[in-house]
Amino acid sequence: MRQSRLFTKTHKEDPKGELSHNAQLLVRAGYIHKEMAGVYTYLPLGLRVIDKITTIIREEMNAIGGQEVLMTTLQDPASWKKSGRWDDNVVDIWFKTQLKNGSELGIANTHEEALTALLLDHVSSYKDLPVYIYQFQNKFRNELRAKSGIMRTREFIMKDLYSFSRNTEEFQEFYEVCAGAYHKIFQRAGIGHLTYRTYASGGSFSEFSDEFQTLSEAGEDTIYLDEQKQVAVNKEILNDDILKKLSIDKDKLVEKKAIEVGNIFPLGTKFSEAIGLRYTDNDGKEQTPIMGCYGIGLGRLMGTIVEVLSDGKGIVWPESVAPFQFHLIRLGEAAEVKEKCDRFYDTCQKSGFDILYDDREASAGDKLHDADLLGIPVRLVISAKTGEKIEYKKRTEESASLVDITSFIETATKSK
RNA sequence: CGGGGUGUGGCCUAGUGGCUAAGGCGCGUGCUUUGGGAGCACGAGAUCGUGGGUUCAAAUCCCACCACCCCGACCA
Repeated sequence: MRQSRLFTKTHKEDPKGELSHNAQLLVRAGYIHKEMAGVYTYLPLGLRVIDKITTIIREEMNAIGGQEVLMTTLQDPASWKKSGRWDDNVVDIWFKTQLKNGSELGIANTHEEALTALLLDHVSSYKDLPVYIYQFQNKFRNELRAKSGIMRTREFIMKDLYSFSRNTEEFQEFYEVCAGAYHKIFQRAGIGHLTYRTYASGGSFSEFSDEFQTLSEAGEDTIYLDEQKQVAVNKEILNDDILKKLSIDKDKLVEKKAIEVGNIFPLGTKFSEAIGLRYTDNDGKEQTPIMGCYGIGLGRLMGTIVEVLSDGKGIVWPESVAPFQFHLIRLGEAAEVKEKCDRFYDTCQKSGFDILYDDREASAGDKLHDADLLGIPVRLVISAKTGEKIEYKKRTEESASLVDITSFIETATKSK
């Protein structure tokens, strides 16, 4: 894409009233736009990142047998009344609205009720189970206080998967498989080395849930980490009984701030029972499926990547989620430089490279600063100085090198 | 929801009762410039968050409301 046609602009100054590092960088670089507190629009660059993240998650969810759906945002109160979660005193982050005729309608904050109810039409025998159903869908939560930029928002896209298993063993097996998939997702997203599976509160459903916590000073959570054992416990549940149960030595724990980038949750039969989802087993007896839910907030994951990988100059995207793989910078307005650069860009386009071309008539300093701010993994410069070659520089490295154009094209084609 | 803070051209800010609301960034035109946020000249761009009040006079003081940020509580 030609950067001169990109409608978003970069900003030199941090936006006022936005102290969180992730949102400062993402707003300045033109990835997101703030609509109001806790509500952000994804701009073309940001949407590209969200799409890359979505693809990674989708691939990993499909790999463990997930089936994708897209459920509705508008929710029938009936199922929620069955589970007891329609009450504002039980779930205090509801957005609710009404039909013209005055009947109530919920705006989805999660989908356990709706999906379980949906399965009444499709699950009736042990042969129909297990099923693993997921979606990428907007959630609405009327948080008392939005904060931390795109980390805690009132509207956000979440990948939520729900598992329906025939028994506890089958559930437990999938639960661990999904935990493995989560590790892969965070690894692929470039934050695996900082992300720990963490024991957390199971709420009213079970003793524990598991959070995936990425170490960062920007995190809202405090976790205690045993680096040797690679075990972590959320501060919320830390006490002597739990340490004993998990056979963790208190002295080996270090306190860390962390961002919850994912959460997996045993649900037992709470929702299947409430909604009345049952199946007939091998012996002709009625049984209730065991459920689990598995969530990842896409915006929060994007924000976390920015938060933990950026440097003083700007964002540093891992290749896997970068909006573009290459950022071609033209320095100088001389006709021959322009022509050479345009020709190179055309070749890249034809080769199917994912490339952003800074063809703007701006000063060298402007362009180089913007390249650092945008954080695309590889910077390619063509100028009067580069002759018949191009300058190649990784965003993560300080030094650049001149490379032969033909061999660049060949290498880039191979690694595609 | 409790406490604290902030609202001034598109963006970031200065202005704390008194002349035509100032500067930087960005934007437009022209000329010069092009390897780390270039220079000169000219120009466009403001319901000073909203409503009310005090005053000869309000961006500035008072009241209410709204929005945003931070801390806390909350986060099934």
